[in-house]
Amino acid sequence: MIFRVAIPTPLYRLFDYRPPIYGPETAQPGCRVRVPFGRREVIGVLVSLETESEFPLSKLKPALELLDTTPVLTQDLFQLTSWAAQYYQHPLGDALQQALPVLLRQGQPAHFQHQTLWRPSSEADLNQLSSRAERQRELLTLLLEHPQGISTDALRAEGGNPALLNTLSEKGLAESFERPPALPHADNTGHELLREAPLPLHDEQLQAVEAMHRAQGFAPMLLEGVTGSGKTEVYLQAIQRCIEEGKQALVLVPEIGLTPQTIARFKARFRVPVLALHSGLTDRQRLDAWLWAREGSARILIGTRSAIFTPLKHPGLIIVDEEHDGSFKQQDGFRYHARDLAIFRAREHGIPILLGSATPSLETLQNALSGRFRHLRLTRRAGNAKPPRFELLDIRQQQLDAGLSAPLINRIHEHLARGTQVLLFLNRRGFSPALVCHDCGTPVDCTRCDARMTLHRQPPHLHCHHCDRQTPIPRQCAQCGSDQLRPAGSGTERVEDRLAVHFPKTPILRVDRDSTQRKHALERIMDQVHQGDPCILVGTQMLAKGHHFPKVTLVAILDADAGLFSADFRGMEKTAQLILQVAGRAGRADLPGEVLLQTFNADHPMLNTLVHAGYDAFAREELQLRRGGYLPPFAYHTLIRAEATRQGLAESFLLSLRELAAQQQLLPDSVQCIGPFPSLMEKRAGLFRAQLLLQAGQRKPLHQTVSILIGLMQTHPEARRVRWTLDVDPIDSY
DNA sequence: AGCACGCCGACT
DNA sequence: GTCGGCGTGCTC
Repeated sequence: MIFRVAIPTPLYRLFDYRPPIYGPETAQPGCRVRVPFGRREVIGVLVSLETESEFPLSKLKPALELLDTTPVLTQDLFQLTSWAAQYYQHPLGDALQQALPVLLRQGQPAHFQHQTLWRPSSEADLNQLSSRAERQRELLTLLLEHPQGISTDALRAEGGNPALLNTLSEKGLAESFERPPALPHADNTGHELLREAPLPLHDEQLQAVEAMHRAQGFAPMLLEGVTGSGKTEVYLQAIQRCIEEGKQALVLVPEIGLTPQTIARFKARFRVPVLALHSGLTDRQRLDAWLWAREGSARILIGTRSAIFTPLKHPGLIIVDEEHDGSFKQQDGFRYHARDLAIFRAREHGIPILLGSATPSLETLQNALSGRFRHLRLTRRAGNAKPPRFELLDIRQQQLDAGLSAPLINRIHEHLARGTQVLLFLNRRGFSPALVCHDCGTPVDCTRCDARMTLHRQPPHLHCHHCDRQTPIPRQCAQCGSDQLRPAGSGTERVEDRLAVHFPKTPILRVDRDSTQRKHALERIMDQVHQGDPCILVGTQMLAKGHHFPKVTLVAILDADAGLFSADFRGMEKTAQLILQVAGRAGRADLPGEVLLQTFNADHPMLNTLVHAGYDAFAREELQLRRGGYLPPFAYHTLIRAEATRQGLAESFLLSLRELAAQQQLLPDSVQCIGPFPSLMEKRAGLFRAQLLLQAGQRKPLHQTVSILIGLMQTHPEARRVRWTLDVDPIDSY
């Protein structure tokens, strides 16, 4: 018997071992093994049991220990991960590793950590204690209040002295016992599954919920619903049916979407255990959640990207909320897309999957339009809420004050005077995106990136947003020595400053990464907004997601042109999604909302389609352009990126790769090779970057070609000086 | 990726 | 004389 093991290493192969001395008969694929690897010991995952090896048998090392008697990667997760490793052309060992919770990667047993609790023994009686043993008496009294058991920490918190527990125990009055941790939010007080009644549905919601309930087996569906149309209620009622059938639901949300409000909404509806896999959990809490999901006791799991690897005993439904969100794609290492893995997983389990968005990705929309996905729509807002009115504010010929035009300032006055709130969106934090010499025009650049340093005033410093380098503000221009360095352009800090001048009596609340760094800062701002008094919110995309502002009646996008002429072919799609996401914050209650877009391109056709005809019309036009340009979703992309410490190295490496492949006739006609080109920002964090794009109409030849190129790169002598990475289905091309 | 081996420059 | 720079090679 030979163990074939996937090792967490960037190598595209598996390693064979002789079985460990102890317990090899229980070995199954998906179990972890501790093995010697080079001069160290690592945790690998058993992939298969073989009878022979291509490696000389005499040189095989024995595995040291089988860590699991049942697979930690159940068959479905093992399949999902190996498929993903193949699809994204990532080494299997590393992919499998990433599919496991941190503690399991480190070799910890896949068990709950039992906690020690104390309870009174059956003979416990206060009268058996001498009246002088006052501290013991207090402690026993506490224990008697917790007959089901209490931890030493909890005892201490209630004023007991845990040091005396042993004394009580010796007297036979108290005893300790071990218990697995209690599943949070487990409420067994009734047989009802629901804590609160479902909301009444409007007809479109009803159709969507019924479609979900009728679904048999694998059924991918796009739920396209404008902001405020009640997508979440559709999720909740789809989950309800899944829970009633005794199954589990997995809900994936974007990184910023996993707010306490979202979690609270699920917990408020269901009496079954709801677990949120958020970034605040400790490794131990994550493992516990993973175990509860695996044993089937956690019924609803809400998590971000990596939650797609959560084991489920009774999978019933997968929901991907805001499916267009870029945070579902991992941006380094194992570059998987959780939405696409979710679709694979749903097919594997034979269960429905619901992809929800107000602004679906063109990939998903095309799948819906072509009939591969069922297309469910919610076109109306729930209740009386009216859709906001859009207006393009032409700012050619206008004087701008820190990015604010006079008509906009007037409009802000009008809304504040009505006693409502205003939201200004600017996707640029800091005071000013550049500091420029007024005499010679030279900007202050980052020394490690091809980028301007951003000026911050709170506190005063320069900050590169690409590599995080921070420097004091120089007094003189490095080029000409002039002391006339001035901020050019405006970020949220500067807008906040100017607003304070224009609206001295109105609270200005800035929401960006800098203003919300301190703990609870965001909470405090949100509390103030929800008080409902007039105020002006200024912020970056932090404002666009997850939060609802019922009293905001004016949303202004200060720079609607940002991203309009992006070099990335997805720029327009991303801009549209962001604009609508921000716009969705306005007028949610019975107050009519207004969305103002400041632009130098008021005639821009796509911008007009978007704001006057809506996202669907925009998306159809954009899809036509993509079809004509032979771009995704009508073609498939794989990007090979390279970076090196010296300029030109990355590009010449990729060029030689391309030439080598061409020479050996390894590039079929069905695969186009575009580039190599230096990256849009060639230098970043001190590294010079370049990329080679491979494009094809079919996945298969593209995949095969990339596999071959990986082989070439691995043996390429120049690869010593160059770091290369692969991105299958990249979502941004810089 | 780690980790060790190995062969050349500035230090106690 | 050694410490340590990073080029090279290997991991069952």
